[in-house]
Amino acid sequence: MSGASGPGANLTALRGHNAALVLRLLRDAGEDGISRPELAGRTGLTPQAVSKITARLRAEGLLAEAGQRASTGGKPPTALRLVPDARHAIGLQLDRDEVTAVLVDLAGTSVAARSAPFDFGAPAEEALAAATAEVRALLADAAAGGVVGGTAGGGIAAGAGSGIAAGGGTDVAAGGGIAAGGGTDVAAGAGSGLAAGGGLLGVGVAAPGPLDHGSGVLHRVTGFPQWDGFPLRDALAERLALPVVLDKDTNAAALGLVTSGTAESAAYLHLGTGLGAGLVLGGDVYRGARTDAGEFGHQVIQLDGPPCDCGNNGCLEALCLAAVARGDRTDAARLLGIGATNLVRLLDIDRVLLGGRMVLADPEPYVRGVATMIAEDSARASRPPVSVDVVERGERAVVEGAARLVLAPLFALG
Amino acid sequence: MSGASGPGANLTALRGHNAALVLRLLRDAGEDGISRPELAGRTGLTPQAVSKITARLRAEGLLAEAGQRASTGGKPPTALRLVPDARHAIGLQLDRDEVTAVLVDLAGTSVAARSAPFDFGAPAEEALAAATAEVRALLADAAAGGVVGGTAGGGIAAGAGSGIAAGGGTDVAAGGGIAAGGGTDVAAGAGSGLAAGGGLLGVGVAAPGPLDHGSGVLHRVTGFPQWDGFPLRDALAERLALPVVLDKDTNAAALGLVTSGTAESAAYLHLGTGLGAGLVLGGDVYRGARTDAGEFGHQVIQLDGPPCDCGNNGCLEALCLAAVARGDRTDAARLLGIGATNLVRLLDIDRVLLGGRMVLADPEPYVRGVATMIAEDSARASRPPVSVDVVERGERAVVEGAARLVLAPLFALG
DNA sequence: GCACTTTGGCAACACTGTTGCCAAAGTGGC
DNA sequence: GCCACTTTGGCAACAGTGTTGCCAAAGTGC
Repeated sequence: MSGASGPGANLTALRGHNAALVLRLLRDAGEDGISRPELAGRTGLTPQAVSKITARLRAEGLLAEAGQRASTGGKPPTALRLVPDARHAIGLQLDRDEVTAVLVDLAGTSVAARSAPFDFGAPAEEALAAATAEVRALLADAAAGGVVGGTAGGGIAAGAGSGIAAGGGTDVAAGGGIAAGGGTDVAAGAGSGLAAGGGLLGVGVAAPGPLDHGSGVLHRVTGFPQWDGFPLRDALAERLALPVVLDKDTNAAALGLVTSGTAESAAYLHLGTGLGAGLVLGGDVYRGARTDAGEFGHQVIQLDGPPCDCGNNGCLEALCLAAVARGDRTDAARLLGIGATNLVRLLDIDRVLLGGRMVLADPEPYVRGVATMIAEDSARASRPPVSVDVVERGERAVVEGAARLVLAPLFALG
Repeated sequence: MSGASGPGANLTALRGHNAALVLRLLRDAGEDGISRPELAGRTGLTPQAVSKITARLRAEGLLAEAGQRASTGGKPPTALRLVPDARHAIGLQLDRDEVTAVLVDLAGTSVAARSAPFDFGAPAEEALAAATAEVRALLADAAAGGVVGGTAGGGIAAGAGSGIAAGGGTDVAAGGGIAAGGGTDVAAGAGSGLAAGGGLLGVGVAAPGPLDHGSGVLHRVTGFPQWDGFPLRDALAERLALPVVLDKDTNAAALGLVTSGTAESAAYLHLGTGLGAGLVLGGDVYRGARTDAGEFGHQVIQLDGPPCDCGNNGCLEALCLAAVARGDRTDAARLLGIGATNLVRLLDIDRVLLGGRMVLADPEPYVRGVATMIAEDSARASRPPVSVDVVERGERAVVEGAARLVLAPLFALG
């Protein structure tokens, strides 16, 4: 993205950065909250700076007091906690045969969800209309249920959003996005009850790759040539009048890992119709130069193996799916384990999570098989153990991760 | 490192960051220099901010004017250029049978070099003494040659350094390191002609892995158990009274790529006694959670392949070294190409560079073989081409990269 | 010769986190 | 019960950042 040598930082960026840091700690602290001195200790900022920052955040409604903690020999500290309802984000997952939409709050908790049959092979405009309708229906559900905002509000935040969707890159100034929808007065005027009341930040879209996260354009999804070059992000942003962020489904799920675990580096392995990976490296989702990283399935693990659709021989994906097809889950797990071990050794990965339909249908053999293989290898190399689990929230991992694409900038993640 | 959720940024950090950005652009501009307006455009800072920053850098002697550019319809801009001699850094490479030391300037250019036989298998204290002696001899050479500073100076910057070696992590405040040795007056007093005159920043040490970059401790290097747990960084820092940074040889070479190329992501593949990789991801060296990433050679590429020392079967390293041993460079290149293709697909790598004794002895077949395999794969997946080359400066890539371990923080890299 | 553009510096400014100071509110020893 | 001590958290003054407004210098182009 940044064609130059990275962005220069100004005072606004500095404020955004520190505010995001504080917000992240508040989110991680959950219901119990966290005290100002502890925030200061964890961020390295002075207590006074933390006071200033939390005061600003409280003025924007993102923060609230959460009672007093026990004293440790002096004035008892006041716990502060995130107000999850202060903002919301939408996650939208476009799968081959299903569209799913969720509404999540600032803490990442799902407060409303819908799904419907979907034809990814339909003409683009048609599919787009179906996706848009799903989002509108979700918002209508939420408004009716009183989850978001007070007024029922006609339509979807018409007039808000304006098209901030241009973000997506590594724009530092975007850190100020916290103020989006915030401020002192209701900016959008009438008709935008949802955006104003519940602070609707935008829509995160997860789709099968390959695609370009930076520009929001789909590439040639295997078997669906009509999407090649389609500017899905901008098309959705225009129709919904909301900021939209597009990413691969695997990356969306990986983003969920950044939030939940404290792992420095993790890999989400998705075994569905294909085999892909979402990588978390150094605490952030790694997308690669052309946002095309994660082609985990097409690593060659058997030189003289059977041919794969991709043109190579002995790809992990081909071998693994073949094992699944013949019902040999043990062998599929073994193969997946070999690929995972390669990954762990190459990237010094802390944590591996498995997902995707094939795995979720019967997780146990996969988790056990992969865990065993990695553990044996780690023991031989006297490396610390690596945890292997099914991805949390299973089927929802991708769509909720998609919503976090929108939330991530608030916490200086992404 | 940062056990918390990342460091909070203060004004000092902000200044350091922007100064580093400007310095990086100046270094990349080389002899020709770069004008203030262009710096402003590239960094996103205002012209006035750039003026302030460049004024500070010039006061520290890091910058100089480099004549006037042609006017584009107004006052002709003044070109600014880095003053390479303003600071120097030492690179030290500890190989199995040789120790090499270089002195490089700010631009990364080597101004002095030495090498000597070395026994990595000797007792630690003995080897340490040999390495220390090599550094001292290098500095004596440089002083005699008048390369660094004016005075000949007895010994090595005694009294300077003090032990700032504690850095190494992701400490933001360390960005202010530019001032180290700088300032207005000669801080160290007598006897430290080198550190004062030539601004000796420290020593970057490259050693065979595995090791811990963060703590500067060696792990169990295959075949050399006496080094396991040895705090090499601190031991050298104490003996030399200079800041020391320790890293794997592959990472040191990879750091050189960050500097020279403009590649967002690159991989340095080192085929020597073993097969390892140094990874540049997102414009920075990627080391992994325990700074142990880059085990490229032990990816399994043939399920039923021959056993490897590591305990697995069909490791790339075992296959590749076997091919080399039987003189079949074509097959070795093909195998290396398969591993490289796996890497490119997984991490969306821009650029691949080959190095290490085996490759450097006869680079052509390796470069051609690897390039062909990656190109074929990229074409099939309609991905942009990936450049494959021998690493620049060949034998010197590692040791000069080691020196850049010290320089990197000045340019907000590392 | 004049209008215009670009460069680059000076001064005032808005805003950041920091330091110094102090009131509030607990704990623990006496 | 009293008092010394510690910790919290806010107010005010401060140092330092990049930014804005303004202007002189030095070119180009008509």
